Amino acid sequence: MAPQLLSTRQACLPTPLTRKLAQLVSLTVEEIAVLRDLQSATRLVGRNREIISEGRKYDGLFVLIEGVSIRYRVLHDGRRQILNITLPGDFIGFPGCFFENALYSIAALTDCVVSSMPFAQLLGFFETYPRLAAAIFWSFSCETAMYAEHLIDVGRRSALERVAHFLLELATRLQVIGLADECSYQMPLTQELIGDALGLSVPHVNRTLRQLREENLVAIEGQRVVIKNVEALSRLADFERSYLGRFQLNDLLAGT
Amino acid sequence: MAPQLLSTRQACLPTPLTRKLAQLVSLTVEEIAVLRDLQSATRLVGRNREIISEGRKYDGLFVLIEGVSIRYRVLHDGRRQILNITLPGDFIGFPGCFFENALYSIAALTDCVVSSMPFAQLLGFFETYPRLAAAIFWSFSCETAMYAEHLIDVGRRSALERVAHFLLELATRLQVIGLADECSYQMPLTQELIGDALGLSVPHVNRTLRQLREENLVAIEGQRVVIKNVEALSRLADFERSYLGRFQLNDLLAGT
DNA sequence: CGGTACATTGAAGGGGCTCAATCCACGTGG
DNA sequence: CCACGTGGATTGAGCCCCTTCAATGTACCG
Repeated sequence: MAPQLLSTRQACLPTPLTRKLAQLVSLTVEEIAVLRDLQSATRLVGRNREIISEGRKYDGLFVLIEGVSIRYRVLHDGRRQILNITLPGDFIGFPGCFFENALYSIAALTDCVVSSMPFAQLLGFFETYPRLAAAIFWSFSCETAMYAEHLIDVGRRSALERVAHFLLELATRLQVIGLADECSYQMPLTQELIGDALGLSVPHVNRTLRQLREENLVAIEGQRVVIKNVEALSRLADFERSYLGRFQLNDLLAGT
Repeated sequence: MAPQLLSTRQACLPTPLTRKLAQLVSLTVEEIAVLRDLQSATRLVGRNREIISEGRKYDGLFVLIEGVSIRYRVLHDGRRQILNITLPGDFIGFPGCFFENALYSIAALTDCVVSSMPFAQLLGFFETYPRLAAAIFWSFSCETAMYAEHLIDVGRRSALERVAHFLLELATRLQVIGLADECSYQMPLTQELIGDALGLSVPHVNRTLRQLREENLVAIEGQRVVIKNVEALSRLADFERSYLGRFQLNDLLAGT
């Protein structure tokens, strides 16, 4: 699945996290070094293993360096809702880990490389590297905004709009970290996972994708998704990418 | 609507926000004073007026002192999704206000008293009052967790489970700020608003409420909701209140 | 070559929607 | 004091989107 997401990266290259944060605040050499150190102690998590288990206690966050994971909850009768898809450069553990017992589980969809970040270190950042801290804080805000968008998805959008919105959001997020080109990418999820993320059944995800294909909005060749008409698709989905970028604290921190 | 939510409060009494945060970290006299100052510059917002308008730019957050407001988005064709219900003591503006243009609108459902809190002040807190800052940060985490819970609601729960979960969450939140007793409270929303929050139509909200009444799980007399069987209702809704409390950073900050 | 994981398609049913009417409480002005 | 308007709750009928269940196809892998 999505083999190029797993391609080996040199430790000296900018990590996805650095890329993301550097778009917000122009990082100093020192800050970049701090970020690199932060991500040096990595751990491998095999495909389908849990990175965080609901109900357990954690003393830190993780940063996903490589791979794809999902945050989810399963109800008592087995229904599952995927809350978010975690891509390289994303934090793993917000907000559930701040609670006494983790609220949600996070599982690796592919083999993953993660680095951990103790809470104490995070708190220390607010004093020593306020600009980094703010950027991290932005990252959390962004994640919350995605939840809100997903809420609109499942609450008020039809299956067609939902899937369209999902494909566009994923495209944008993958582009930010350099894992997608202008209008195509490898889909890291199966149709079952897409269904669990969007509150749809597998057959209906399938039919909906077909409809998008028939209307010539997207093309799907194997795992590869090609968005053939970004304009029309965005209109259909009511997609407005601003919730994935454009932080304003940037200005405030300029003088720090 | 919910007249007692609007009852006049003396400035010297603990505000809802103080109450909420004090449950997390035992606040010092100084910190309480800071919180009080923070909320001293208040503004009145009339019923049905917008507190925050989507697309506009803001340089601060607000704290809701009194009243009820909703965060929402309306799609191009008029469908509306309510993302969250803001109760006294809640912050208004996270996460949308951190973006260059506010992502969502926030409207006062009742006459509201709000106080504003410039970003600069918020950032300053991380240096001067780290424990307060952490408590505020917790508040954001809690809000994100609520989004996640709502996502599970609309994604994977039936209408009956959804409404049950909604009633329980509201009860718990109102209890925290002293606006609900053990098992009853004034419902601040109309059925139309409940529908827009849960992704249901008005008639179906009505039918669902009736069903809950017929099954003797809740009683509704006018605006007053009485939860007659918390146990059974919680089981039905898969409700687990831990996402509304129990922050663990508390320990970390004990020595600060 | 059989097994597993996933995609695809069909048929039938139901949960929730739309549309529409009615009811009720309340406030307001003649 | 009553007629009327308004906002909200309630109820019914018909329908459609999406689900469930089930079968089939297909690629890959040990």
